[in-house]
Parts: sequence; structure tokens; C-alpha cells
Amino acid sequence: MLPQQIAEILRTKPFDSRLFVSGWIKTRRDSGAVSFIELSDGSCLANLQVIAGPGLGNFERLRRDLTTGASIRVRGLLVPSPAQGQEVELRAEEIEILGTADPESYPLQKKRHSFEFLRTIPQLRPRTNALASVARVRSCLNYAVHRFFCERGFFQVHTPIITTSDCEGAGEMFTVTVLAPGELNEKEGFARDFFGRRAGLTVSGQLQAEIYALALGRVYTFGPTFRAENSNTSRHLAEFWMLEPEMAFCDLQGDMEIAEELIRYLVSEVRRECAAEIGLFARFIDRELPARLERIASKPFARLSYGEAVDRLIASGASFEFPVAWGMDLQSEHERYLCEKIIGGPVIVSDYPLAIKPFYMRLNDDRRTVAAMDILVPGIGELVGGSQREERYDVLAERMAQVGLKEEDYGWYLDLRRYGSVPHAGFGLGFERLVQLVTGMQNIREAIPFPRTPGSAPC
RNA sequence: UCCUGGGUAGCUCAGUCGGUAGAGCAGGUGACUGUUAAUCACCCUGUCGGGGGUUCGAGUCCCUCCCCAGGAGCCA
Repeated sequence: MLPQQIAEILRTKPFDSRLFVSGWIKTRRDSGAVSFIELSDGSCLANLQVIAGPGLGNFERLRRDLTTGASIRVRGLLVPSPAQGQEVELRAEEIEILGTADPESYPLQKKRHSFEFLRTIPQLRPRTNALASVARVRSCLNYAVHRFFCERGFFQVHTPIITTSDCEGAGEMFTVTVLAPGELNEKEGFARDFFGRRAGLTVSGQLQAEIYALALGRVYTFGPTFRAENSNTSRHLAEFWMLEPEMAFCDLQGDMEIAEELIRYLVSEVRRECAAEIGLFARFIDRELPARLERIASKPFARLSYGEAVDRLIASGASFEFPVAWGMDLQSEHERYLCEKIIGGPVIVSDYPLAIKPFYMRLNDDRRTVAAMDILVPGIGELVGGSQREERYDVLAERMAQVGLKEEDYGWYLDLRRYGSVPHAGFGLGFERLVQLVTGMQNIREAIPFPRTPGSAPC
């Protein structure tokens, strides 16, 4: 049977009962012969204060090993705490050392560490309050995602991790091969490889999700995604999780509605379930966080067309490193200025110029814009990118030809438009960016348990 | 990949005009009947990222390589 968790003990406060608690020592304070142990089992942010005194057998010898990082199992009596700072405490009657942690070498100290340093010790990083809190928030978000879609009649589809279709415009693919390094250069190359052609790790599940949306109606795919870009920024990872809903019988308006509803739902759920963690982030990471989350949960997102966004940016008179003009993609500085300065909250920008967006986005009647939408949020930039998909066979075929996609490679994608085509739409949401949004973490590497970036995959 | 800033004790950093390295925290020892980043006293800790150069002398100046962060591009 699993031991009782500290989260439950602190919630139910079963005073005067004898409990067994297991966890790791966060810190210990001594006052005379009495030791105060802050014990965490990871189940919640709060520690349980354990009182250890000379009443314990061989206490002085035991106390040598009760150091930060050590794991222990305690039997004790739960009592109201006579001191400020905590409601309850566990008066230890027996302490068993499960695993010691040599204080001379244990890297985590009773002080704040830089996130950069913590990244060098991935094996101990989640034992810090901050990273453990991020992990709990991430898990909470994960469950909330599935709840949201399940309640709305969506089915989850497991799209492939290994794929032979390179989702146009989505970045460089990692190659998956069984060939020896020398064989890769040979003439037949991938023809002799495992799949008989070049395969790679998925850069997006969208195209396959479309297949299932045009069979099950409402689907979503949620899993790891890989980009072999040599990009070293606080917003990019080589391996990240992407949530991609795809809805049949849905246009761009419906797409924007479901995306906004999703984000506001997820933020509300985290506020409800992870209040302690958000309090920690507000104290140590970002003071503005609670106010920002409150706004997201309670107020509708602003909506602008790309054209309006460009006009507003020009009208603002702000000076940018890159000029703003219709037809150019919005730069990071433009996106940030738009949602942080002009709007002051999340903003949905729609109907981008045809030339700067991928082939599968639906051509608008003006024939120079497509039914695309991005959701920009303060501090992060692009959180969501989506569109209504081009469902008209002729229009799609023409665009594919324009960008040089061969029909023999993407015939299956065109088939969806040849047989029972319907209007449909979807979007991609970067899960780590969402985690950043709700935790205030400035670097995306703190939003995932094991960040993979160029030159770094330590375990 | 480009631009900028960094790399000094276990961690976070200071280090003046080029003169042989220092603070806080952590750790160790001791004091203290209830602490809350406990407190107080004492003690320990260095391949100054690697290599080369200038110099009587380099953490400091020059060259080069490596690594990291922030920003940009690309995107989620």
C-alpha cells in the first residue's frame, strides 16, 4: 500500500493520530536538543514540519544523517503546532533513514539557485520548490486538456512520431534511420533504409489529425514534436509538446472560439488547483503573474485582423528595429508591442497575407489573405497558431504546385478534398509556452522536465 | 546561424591603474528547550573555462578555441 501523502495530511489534519510519512528533508533547524525538519514528499509545495528530539533512540547519531536531501520514513503523532508558520506538525517517535545525502557534496543548498545551475543537474532539479511546482502545474494542465476536449465530444488521436511527410514550413526534421553513418552517403541512400524512404521525427501531427477529423469530426493530438532547428532562445526547444485540435465542419471563427475557450479554461483550472504553486511563482518569479492570469480567465481576448494590427502598430508611432508594413511578417518586437503595449493582454490576430503562410491555409475571398489566426500573449508571444484549412481541391492543388509539393507525395492529403471534403479548421498550441504563461517562467527550458536544445541532451 | 554579455571557492558574485585572490551563502566545529532563509562564534574551501602571446610580473591586456546566457531569425 502506498504511504499517506503530505498533501492529504495537511488538507485533512487528522490530529492526535499516529502517522507514517516518507519524504526528503528540505532543511533542518536546531534549537538546543530539538530539531525541526522540513519534510517534503513532493505531493504539494508545503512541507510537513517534523519535530525530532532526544526522546528518539540514538538521537545524536541519527541527527548526523538528518541533512538536506536525505530521505526518511517517520512514525509520529500529528499535533497542532504551537508556533507560527504552520498549522500542524508531526512529533516524531521513530525516524528511519532511507537514504543519506552527504552535505559536503549534495548540490542543493538551503538557498536559491540559478535556473541555469539547476539545468546542469537534471537528476536533482525537480527536488527544488520551483521546478517541482512547475512539474505539478504541468501535470494539472495535462489532465485539464483531456478533460476539456472529452467534455466537448473530441477524440484523442495518437498521430505518428515517426513520419515520412515533412509538414511544409514547420522547420527541419530529425532523420530516423538504421543506416550506419557511412551508408547514408551512398547513392541509393534511404531506399535501403528501414522504411524504404527518408523518415523523420514528426514536426507536427496536423496533417494526420486532419485525416481523423474528416472521419471522427472532432479530434485532437497531443504529444512530443521535434524540430532540428539550430535555434537557441528562451522560447524554443528541439523536443516539445504540442496540442493540435482539428475540427470538421468548423471555420476560422469557430477555431478562434475554441482556442480562446481552451486557454481560458486551462488558466482557470490551474488557478483553482495550483493556488499554492502560483503563490510561489508570484513571490519569486513574477509579481504580475496573478493579475495576468486573472485577466486571462475573466476577460475576452481582443481580436484584430492582420491589416488592423499593422495599422495600429504604424499609428502607435513606436520606433521598431524592423519596419511595419502590410505584407511583411510581424516580428517578435511587433507582436510584443501589440499585445503588451497596445492591447495589454492576449490578442488574436487573423487573416494574414497569403505569401507568409503555409499552403494548407484557406484562401480568403480577397485572394491575398488566408484564414489564419495566431494568439499572442504578453511575455511569450505566439502561443497558438491555427487556420481554417483549404478544403477546395482545385485551390489546394494549385497552391501545392506553387510551393513545389509533388502530388505523388501528398496525394493522400489531396484525397481528403476529393472524397467528401468539408470545411475544417484547427490549431497548434505549444504546451511549454502555456506552462510558461501560467508559471511566469522566463525560459522555456524550465517548462519541461528534460529540455532538449542544440548541444544539450544530458540524460 | 548572427549580435551582445558572460565563464573567479560547492552556489551567487566582487576583484580598482597589470603586482601573486575575497565577500555572502553553503559546508565543518561549538553555543542555544520551539525553530521558520533560525541566531551567534570560530574554521575549511581556488586548474581565475582551455591553449597561446605581450610583460620582470596577467584573473586583469592581445589572439584563438570551447561552453553558457540574453536578444534576433525560424516557429509552437
